[in-house]
Amino acid sequence: MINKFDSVLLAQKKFIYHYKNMRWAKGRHETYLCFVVKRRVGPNSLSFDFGHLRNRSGCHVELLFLRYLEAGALCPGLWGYGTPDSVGLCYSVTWFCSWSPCSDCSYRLAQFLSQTPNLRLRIYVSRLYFCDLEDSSAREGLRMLQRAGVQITVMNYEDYFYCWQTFVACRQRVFKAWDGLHQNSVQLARKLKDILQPGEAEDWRDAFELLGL
DNA sequence: ATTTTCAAT
Repeated sequence: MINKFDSVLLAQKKFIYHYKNMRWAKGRHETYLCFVVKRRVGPNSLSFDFGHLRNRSGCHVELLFLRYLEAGALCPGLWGYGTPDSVGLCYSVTWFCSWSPCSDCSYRLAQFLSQTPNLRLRIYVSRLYFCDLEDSSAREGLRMLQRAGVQITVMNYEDYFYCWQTFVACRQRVFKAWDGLHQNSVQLARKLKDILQPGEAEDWRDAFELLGL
């Protein structure tokens, strides 16, 4: 279960470098995905697996995660075949990604999830990937994911703190926020809200138009 | 004001 990942825990410097939520995140030509898998059988919900992944050789990290799922590695019995025990088996996956998914990954994730109603996915993101233009396909992809039942959230201080405790070789060192963490998170959360509630933004545009602004 | 982005050299 462990060998397929780089290592179980992420180095402190790596975590900070890749998850820093500054607006100009120069040179981050890698994306990290920290995940927790929980498994529910009947009334019992238990943490089942956790770890982190990094994109590899032209494959976005989300698709790598999907590959593991399809291989039955992370959520065994997800499709109900296999043992009789797997009937009524539910998984919930929470992941924390340094970038939000691109449009293609969003599309493929949504497609995958439509075939696995017993899998719940929650996505936390540190930065928004190619979401500056209002009509960007990445934005549309995020809305598609939302329609597919995925909860998408911008990471805040508590989320970074949790990740530090859970996925990083922190050696009991307490997570120390970088400059602007909170401010950037608030700003990105506002932006994501605009992306996921396009109706409201349009209403504003209409209002401005009516006022001749 | 402008800067970047799951690289490509």
